[in-house]
Amino acid sequence: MPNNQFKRGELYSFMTGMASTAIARRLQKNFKQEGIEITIEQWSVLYHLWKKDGMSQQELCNASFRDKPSITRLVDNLEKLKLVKRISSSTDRRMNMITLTDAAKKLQERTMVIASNTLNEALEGVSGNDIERAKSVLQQVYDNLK
Amino acid sequence: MPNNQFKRGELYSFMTGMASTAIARRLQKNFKQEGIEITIEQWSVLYHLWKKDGMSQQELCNASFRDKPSITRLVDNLEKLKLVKRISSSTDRRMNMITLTDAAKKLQERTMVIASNTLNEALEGVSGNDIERAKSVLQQVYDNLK
DNA sequence: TTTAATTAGTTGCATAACTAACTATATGCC
DNA sequence: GGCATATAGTTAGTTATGCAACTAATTAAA
Repeated sequence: MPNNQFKRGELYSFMTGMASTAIARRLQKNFKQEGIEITIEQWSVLYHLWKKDGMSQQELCNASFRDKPSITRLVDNLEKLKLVKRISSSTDRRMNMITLTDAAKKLQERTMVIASNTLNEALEGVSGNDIERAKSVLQQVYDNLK
Repeated sequence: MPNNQFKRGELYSFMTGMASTAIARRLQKNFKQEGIEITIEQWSVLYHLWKKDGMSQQELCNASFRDKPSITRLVDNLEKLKLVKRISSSTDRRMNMITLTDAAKKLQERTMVIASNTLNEALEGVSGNDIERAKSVLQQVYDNLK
């Protein structure tokens, strides 16, 4: 039944997009409510830097699944906000090490709490088992296409 | 274990975004390879019109989970491409009925085949049962946040 | 060693998103 | 009828994405 097969997949792709859009919008809204004036895209870059400060832009591309121009401009804007600094590498002058400022470090705790609460809102009523299975499906989709 | 709870959710939100981005990119790439020069966002609007021609812009907002300005510009661009026309309603002059042109109707068959193939690529190796369960999780997330 | 190929990052252009403010039409209420 | 309110759609400004073309620095090869 190829037609029915498609209908399942079709709905799946729309649902994936709508769920991720819904999560993003809610997270942005919750940031704003707490007086945090950064975009979720900027936050996602900071998120990777909190895990490993001083990543190169290329490393940020890989970690955040974005292309180089996107990272260039996100880093531009984060620099304007005085949340990161570009420090050019001494061993390879093509590379920038992106480093967090103190202001950015102070954001970590507050924003992680907001993100945690937002995800609890999103996953309300979903069992841990179902979350795990959904995650592995999403991972498989990503692996199939990346 | 609230920390562990968060880690699951955290990964989940990233995976949702990455999977939906990956699907979108692949679909766009496959369109281009077949010589179809529309964006996936434009395609998604056409998709709803193929199901019900003559929707108002507000109806398109609801169906495609976008806000009004987004639909205004998508319809602008689709009109430039001569794929839709705005026809103002005779009963309510605030409303536009968005109607498909013949060129748009011709795109339906080809693009649906490409979309179907793309989703088969995306869901390769995922069982029908897992797709259903993942879909219901995504639906729940959407319902929780919309 | 000097030329070719690769890698890191930037810039330009088009499209799309969100927010807020706006116009125009329609509806409800007194 | 006339005023307040709600609804449909548009416009403006900022941010972000994708793609292609570009510069500068590094590495590999002839």
